[in-house]
Order: sequence, then structure tokens, then C-alpha cells
Amino acid sequence: MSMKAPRGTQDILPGISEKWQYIENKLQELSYNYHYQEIRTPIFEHTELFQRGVGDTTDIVQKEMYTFTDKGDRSITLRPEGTASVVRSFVEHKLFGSPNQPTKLFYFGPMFRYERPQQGRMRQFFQYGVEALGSDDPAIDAEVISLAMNAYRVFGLQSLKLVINSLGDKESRENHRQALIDHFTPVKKELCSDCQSRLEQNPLRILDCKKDRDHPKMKTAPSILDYLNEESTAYFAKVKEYLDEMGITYQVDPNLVRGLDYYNHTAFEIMSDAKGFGAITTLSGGGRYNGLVQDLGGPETPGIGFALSMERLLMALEAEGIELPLDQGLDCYIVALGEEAKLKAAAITDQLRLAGVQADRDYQDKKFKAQFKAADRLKAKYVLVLGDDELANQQIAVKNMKTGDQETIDMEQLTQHMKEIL
RNA sequence: GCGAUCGUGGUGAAGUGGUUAACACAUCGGAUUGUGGUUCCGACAUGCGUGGGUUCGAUCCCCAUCGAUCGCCCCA
Repeated sequence: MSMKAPRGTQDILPGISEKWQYIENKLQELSYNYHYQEIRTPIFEHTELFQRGVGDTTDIVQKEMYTFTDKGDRSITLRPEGTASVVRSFVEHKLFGSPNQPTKLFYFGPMFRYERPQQGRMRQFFQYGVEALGSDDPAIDAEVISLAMNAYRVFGLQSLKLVINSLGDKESRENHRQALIDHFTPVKKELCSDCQSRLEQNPLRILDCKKDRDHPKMKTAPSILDYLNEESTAYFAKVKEYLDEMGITYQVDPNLVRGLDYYNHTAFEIMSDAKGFGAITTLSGGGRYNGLVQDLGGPETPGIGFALSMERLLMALEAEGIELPLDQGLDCYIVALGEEAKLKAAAITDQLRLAGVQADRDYQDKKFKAQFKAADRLKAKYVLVLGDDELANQQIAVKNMKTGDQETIDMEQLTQHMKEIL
């Protein structure tokens, strides 16, 4: 039996977990600034939710889902993404009935996809994402994109590239789809096997195929932007206008397609430009999904959202050499000499902790000097020394480890004193 | 799912088919019975991812397996 974590999973150990907490807190704060509220949905759902929500033709559903049958003979799937669950919950709990629309939600948690792992691609990975349901104002598209960008900017990341596109409404997509089929069918045999089946299932995705990238028909392929009807064109123009006004720079890429079936109108991706960033450059992605709520049994409700990967955010920070301003170091470490002092130290430590002071002490029966070394290693701001002398006088020595200054404090004033100097 | 490279102590890492698996850092102990540094001395691998095979003998050769990294695919 292997005692290693399963392939594609990782332990987030002390030293790293602090970074995660910092990022989570910051993203939560940012979400509230945009007035999004947290939603927590189950980590597993009925398989059918993803088949219908994410789409049967997607790679996620076709080959990447963690699906199993539970003891009640239900087909269960570990969620591969967050949107389907959020929309399901929105419908199930009739959040569309709230007078406060749009419904603006954020979530955070693990997602699962059965893939070949490499750096920045795990089988269990963590996403932060938002969904805005109930508005088809282009301003909310811009808001979500702005939030997505700021989710990196708040950490000081610079090397970001925002790519946007419009997939149009249903009519535009239909027309474009037919144009793609007409365009590629004559050369069907020259395309890769994936694209041959895409031609029938989802011709749009031929456009971002890396294998057939150099095929002559690729360059002349009908662009979605030429097939947008008046309404879709106007919508996209408005989104861009909002972005311009907000000072958010972007690049329009007509080949940006996104892997999930539910997208329409606005689609976007944020990538890292940073050198030394791995082969995987996409940091986050999102888009509009106006038909999804209805597909999952709700009333006709527009929606837009995005999700980012925590792992890749961490990679981006690393690539740009950004150090997070983490609080580190213990408030105080209690050094005790002798049995009696040890006993007293336990009580003092306990008291300090209850009063809101971080405190720790030795449990390894270390020598005096070794206890000091431990305190130093733990970056303790203060060391409290308790020996025979102090014990006799009902006092304790408080040493500032940074300045080296030391003073003697009466035992009963210690907690108060520590709270003052910290 | 396909292809390639790799897997030695807490960490970084050397090494060889044959008795004691370098070195460095970290850790622990001592020099220094109550103050963090430095220096010096000493200690520290259930044995080289796991399982099997070849061999008189394998950490080093072969096979399988697990895992990591990179590329493809795709994405977050």
C-alpha cells in the first residue's frame, strides 16, 4: 500500500498554507468590495449536472471526470468546475426570486479533473470564482472582467494579458457554426482526428486546435466576429466601451473559444506574460452563459462568471518574484528553568493565549540555551524567562529579541504588560 | 490518453556490481550549570521510490509498478 498522496494531489504544508490563507483572505475582501457574497456548494454532485451543465462534447465530460457509483447506486461526480453547481443551487433555492438582482456570488474550493498532472495542473486543484446571475447589462461583463484582473493586481502582479472575444448569441453562433462546417467540410480528411469529430459536434473548437493551426484553411476560416448579428455586435462593443472607460487594456482574439459548451457572448482569458512561467500560461478564464440557468431547469436568466486557479496564481507570484507580506513570528516564547518554573510556565502560557497573545514554550526538555535557540528560530518577538530568581520574586524577565533589552515584570502584571508592548 | 527524462538521509547532492553509501546544510549533544551569534569537537541513511528478476553478490544491470518533471492534448 502506497503511503503517498494520490497522483495529482498535494499537501499544503505549514509555511505554504499561510500564503494560501493570505490569498484567500485578500480575494474574499476583494469580492466583498465588489459586493459578491460567498456560496458553498457540495464537492460532489449528480453526474448528470455536469453532463448537462458543462456539456457532453467537452473534454471535461468526455474524459476528465471523477465519476463513481455510490452505495445507493447513484452516479456521482467530483465537481470539475464551479459554475454548474452554483447555477444548480441558484435554481434549486430559487434565488432568482430575490428582489436583489443580479445575484452576485463567489466561491472557493477544490475541483477535480482526471488528467496527466504537471506543474500548474493537478487532479485536485483549487479555484476561486464568481458568478453574476440575472443581468445582461454589458456593464456586469466589464465588472466581472475587472474583478478577475484585480484578483491579480491586488497582489502586485504586473505581467498580465487579458484576451477577450465574443461568441455571439444563439443566432450568431448558429450562422457561424454553419459557416465553419461549410468551410472545413471540403478538407475534412486533412484535419486531425479530433477535429474531424469536432466538425460535427462543436466546429467552433477547431479554431483553437494546436495540431491544425497551420492548415491553410485555418487562416481563412470564418471569424465569429463577422457572423455576429447586430445585437451581438452592439453588445460586444458596449462591453469593450466599459472596459476602455475603466482603463482595462485587452486584446481581442477571435479564436478564443473556451472549452465549455455553455458560453455565449463575452468570453475572456487572463494569461501570464512573466518569463519563467511554465508552458501553461492561462491563469483564469470565464464568460457569459445566458442559456445555462434555463438548461438546468430555471427561468430564463442571463449569467456571467469566471474562475481562477490558486495554484497558477501562486506560480505567477513566484514567476514575478513577489513576496507576500505574511505575518510571521510568534509573539512570545516562554523559557523555563527547573521543574517548578516549568509548572508555572504552563499556567502563564495558558493565560497569555487566552488573552490573545501568541505564546509557546519548550516541550522537549531542552537546556536553557537550546530553548533560546528555539525561540530565535521561531522568530519570537519576546522571550519570557522564568527561573529560580524570578520565581522567588514572583516576577518574570521579558526580553525583546530584536533590541536585546530586558526588563523584569511582576507576574500578575505580565498579561497586561504583554498586551501593551505587542 | 501518448512520448521523453528522472526517483539516494530532514534538505541539497556525490557514488560504485562486492566488505564501513562521500560531502554540505539542518538538527541534537559537548566545549560554555541562566540568554539568541561565532568557532571547535562529536552524533546522525530501518540502507539508495516500491515489487520482482539476473548474479556467488545489486543502490548501481533487466522488467514491472508508483510518483515527479517536461512536451503533446486540453484547460484553471
